[in-house]
Amino acid sequence: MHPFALLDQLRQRGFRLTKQRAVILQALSELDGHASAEQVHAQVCRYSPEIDLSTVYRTLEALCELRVLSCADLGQGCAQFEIVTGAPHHHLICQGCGHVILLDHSYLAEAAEAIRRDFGFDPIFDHFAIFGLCAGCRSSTQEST
Amino acid sequence: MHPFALLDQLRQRGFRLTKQRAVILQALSELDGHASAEQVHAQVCRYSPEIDLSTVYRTLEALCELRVLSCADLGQGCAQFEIVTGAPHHHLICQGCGHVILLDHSYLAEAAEAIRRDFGFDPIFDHFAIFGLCAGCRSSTQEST
DNA sequence: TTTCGTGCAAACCTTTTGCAGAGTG
DNA sequence: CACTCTGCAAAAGGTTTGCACGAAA
Repeated sequence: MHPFALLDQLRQRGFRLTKQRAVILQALSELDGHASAEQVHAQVCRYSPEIDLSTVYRTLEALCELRVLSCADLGQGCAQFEIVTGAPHHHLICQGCGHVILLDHSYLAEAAEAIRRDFGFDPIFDHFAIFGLCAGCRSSTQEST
Repeated sequence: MHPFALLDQLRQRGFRLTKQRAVILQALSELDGHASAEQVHAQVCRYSPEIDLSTVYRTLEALCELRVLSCADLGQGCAQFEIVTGAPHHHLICQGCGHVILLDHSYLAEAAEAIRRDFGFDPIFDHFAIFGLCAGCRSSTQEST
């Protein structure tokens, strides 16, 4: 989705259109992937160095509430934000080496359906973090044990 | 598992047995469920008020490495620790009301297997946090929209 | 004009770390 | 005795908040 379309969404939901929000949305669309608040701020500063990190946080929070952004803990000690695309994907995060593998939603679709059916619970499966050990780290762990 | 058995595990893996660790394991077994470091510390202090929070953190970290404990972010801004029982379970966490529903591992077993098969990635599925909206909050959200 | 958003600075809160002394094996 | 662990205190790091000014509707 284009930054402009997102701006429209904001306006329609009663948010004011400010230069800061436009720049932050622009930055998010350019980053095109997960980014921490700090990273978004850095990108924002390329255009408008005066925009404060707290403004970035406040805007990211608002966009998450609107479900324009997803927010996930990918194990890096800070939240990762990403524009919601409608094509959810997930992440396998290796606790050994930190490597991140993208996981197609199809792997979890069935589980999500069962959860919805059995509990009436609607899982937000935009952006899911699954920790574990990748193939490489599994073998090196076995060696050292 | 009994605290004493856990103490044995510690000893066998080269950790020293200290009074503090015994008390912390005792506290964990009494809490019997997720608890934050702060909560563990509070329970610990009933027996030994002199034990420091940093000692609790250091011990919890060690126990997680030994896979005696699981550690999960349940969306409360602090890590939740729990003794690993061998019968993994997961959590559906409602972002509307904060309610937590226990989810049997069977719901995710197939996905875990597929991930293991296709990626060689071994997911740590001890203790999984799935955010979303519970039935109650779904209907109230629809009303307000 | 009213209300919301922003920049700045300071606070917050969980978690981590340096250090000297005490305890374990 | 050697080495690990502990309590204390302070720091770290991401995130949040109070406030007065500025900008949007």
